[in-house]
Amino acid sequence: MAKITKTRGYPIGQMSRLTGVNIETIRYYERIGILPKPDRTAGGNRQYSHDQLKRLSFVARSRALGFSLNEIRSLFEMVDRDDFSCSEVHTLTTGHLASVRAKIDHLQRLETALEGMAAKCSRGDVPDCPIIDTLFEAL
Amino acid sequence: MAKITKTRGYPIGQMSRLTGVNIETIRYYERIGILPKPDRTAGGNRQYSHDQLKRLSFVARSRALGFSLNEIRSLFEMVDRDDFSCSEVHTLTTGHLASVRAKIDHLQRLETALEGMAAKCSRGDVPDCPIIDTLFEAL
DNA sequence: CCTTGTATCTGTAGTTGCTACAGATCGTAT
DNA sequence: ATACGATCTGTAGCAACTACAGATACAAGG
Repeated sequence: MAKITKTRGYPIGQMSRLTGVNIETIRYYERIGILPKPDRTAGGNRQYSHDQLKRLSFVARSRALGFSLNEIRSLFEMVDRDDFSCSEVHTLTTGHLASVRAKIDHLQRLETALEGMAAKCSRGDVPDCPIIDTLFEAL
Repeated sequence: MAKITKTRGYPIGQMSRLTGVNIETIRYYERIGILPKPDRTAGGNRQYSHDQLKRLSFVARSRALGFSLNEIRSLFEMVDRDDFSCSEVHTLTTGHLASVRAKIDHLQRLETALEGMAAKCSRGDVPDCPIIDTLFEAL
């Protein structure tokens, strides 16, 4: 008879290696409810299932795309409802896209302003700096 | 004889109004040493000089350009040394500019990825979403 | 069985740049 | 004298982690 291979699941270090998520961060995600509490060994070590691995990698991917943890929470809520509609997801995604574009726009303005300041600068050794002057400009 | 107009200086609320910096934030800047401790009235209220007003507005401008508080600290150190060289300031500024550009670059990659995901989405009412699929992609 | 060494555990505090109270006092106009 | 707004201190919260310290757990070798 074949031995029952009671799969022991992944310890946290392996989860970390597989997803690239820091161990402390994985525990953090559990603490704030982004990840469900995993099983424990007799001694108290976490044992993750393959499903939980998929969840963590979902979180990692989403974070890499700039989704906030709250947005990820919403995505999970939709998925877990399991009658979620694609258009809800689309809405959340385009909302996030809009905020990314707003950030780009803001940073590009900063870029222009900084370029202007740096260009005015003679880079000399003298304590008369157009950059500082600009920053100190009268109210 | 003309009355000695002992200039009372600006109370914190006026500093806030003049610079657009929140009162709590002004006190925070003082606490972390970005702004010097102002004089106090007999009763203990802060009284700011015009010089301090200029400093606060310098901070506000710099923050608006995305400089971190530590960068601003460095700028003040240079200015206060009062033999600072313009090229030091230039270096700090272009360093900051580089980090702004890096952020823009990063966000543009996110933008592209998000656009791609959103475009694949049929926006239907069905629970079969290419966005979710992408996020759940196998390791 | 015992030791060694790595992995993991919990709990707490630090990071950045603010913001938001609560409860007390100040300052000024009437 | 009193009312009202402005200010005071001190603490705790936000996002999203990261970094310890000090205590166990677990797996492999002798």
